[in-house]
Amino acid sequence: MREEDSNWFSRWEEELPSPEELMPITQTLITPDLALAFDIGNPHNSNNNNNTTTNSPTPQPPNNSLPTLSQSVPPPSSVPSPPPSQPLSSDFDSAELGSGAAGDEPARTLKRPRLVWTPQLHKRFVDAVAHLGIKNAVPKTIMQLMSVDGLTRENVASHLQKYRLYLKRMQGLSSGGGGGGGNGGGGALSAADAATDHLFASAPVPHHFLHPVRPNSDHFLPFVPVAAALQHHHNQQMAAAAVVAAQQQYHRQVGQFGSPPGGQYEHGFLARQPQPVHRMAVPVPAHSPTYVEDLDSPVGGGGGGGRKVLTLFPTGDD
DNA sequence: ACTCGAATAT
DNA sequence: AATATTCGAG
Repeated sequence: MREEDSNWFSRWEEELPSPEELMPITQTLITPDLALAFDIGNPHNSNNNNNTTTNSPTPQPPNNSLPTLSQSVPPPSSVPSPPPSQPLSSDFDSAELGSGAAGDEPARTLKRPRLVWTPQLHKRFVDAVAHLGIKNAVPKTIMQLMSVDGLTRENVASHLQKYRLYLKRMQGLSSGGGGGGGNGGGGALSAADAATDHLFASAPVPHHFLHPVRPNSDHFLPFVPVAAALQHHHNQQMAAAAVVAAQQQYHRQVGQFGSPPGGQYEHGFLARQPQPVHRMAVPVPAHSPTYVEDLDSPVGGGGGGGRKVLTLFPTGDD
């Protein structure tokens, strides 16, 4: 099971475009309304920090105009960062933890809230992994390709770990069945999509993930017309600003989205700002063989049982 | 020194 | 259960 078959691509691997050039991943992240519905109004998040290498002073301005990763709402436990600007109505008494520090000044010991992997975010993740290929799909690279502001390598690593387990499990019992992805129809689905993997079920799993793609079969182009993805939208700022404006306009009270009784709420995401990342070419084998763009239908469907699935997210946003 | 990945912790 | 954090290995 060695991968010596990868000499052809190790070649163009170096000619690949830099990360900033590519990012064809079509994903808008969560819809603005949804994001805003949750919270986002909180220009005070201490986000981002994902540049690992000795990257220079990420031109990270004091920034407060971009809702990049809106971490949000203090979970029922702590989070000393009360959105001063927006009471957000829901004023559940934050039981003071007793951690005296919970004052108003976040000080430097701020812990960012747990990342919530929304289906949209996960999709982006899967896309990145798919485009990278399992071999090159390592946290750092995935993170870069995802271009999600505020996402850290650890975030991705953690998710990746779990994702791999999921794939493994699927391989185990998939034998023919839907193989993944979607379970679409097969009905063979069973415990596999138990509540445990609901997240994963929401995104298509590229075929080659499940079964080792044979290099000698078929034909795929060694070279990739990747050049297609060269767009520079410097207007993103304005876009972001627009979102902010929208936020101010809309004050939607959140009241029904899947916020698990357990605790945390979700943060909003936006495409990362002008990426300061100029370095390291991220090897991005264009998508290999067939790769379904996915049909995101609510999981479920399932087999006759009648497993009804509440779509807790806008099904047609993507 | 850095990143990955499994194990472990919350 | 879902994420985070720790820790050993390349």
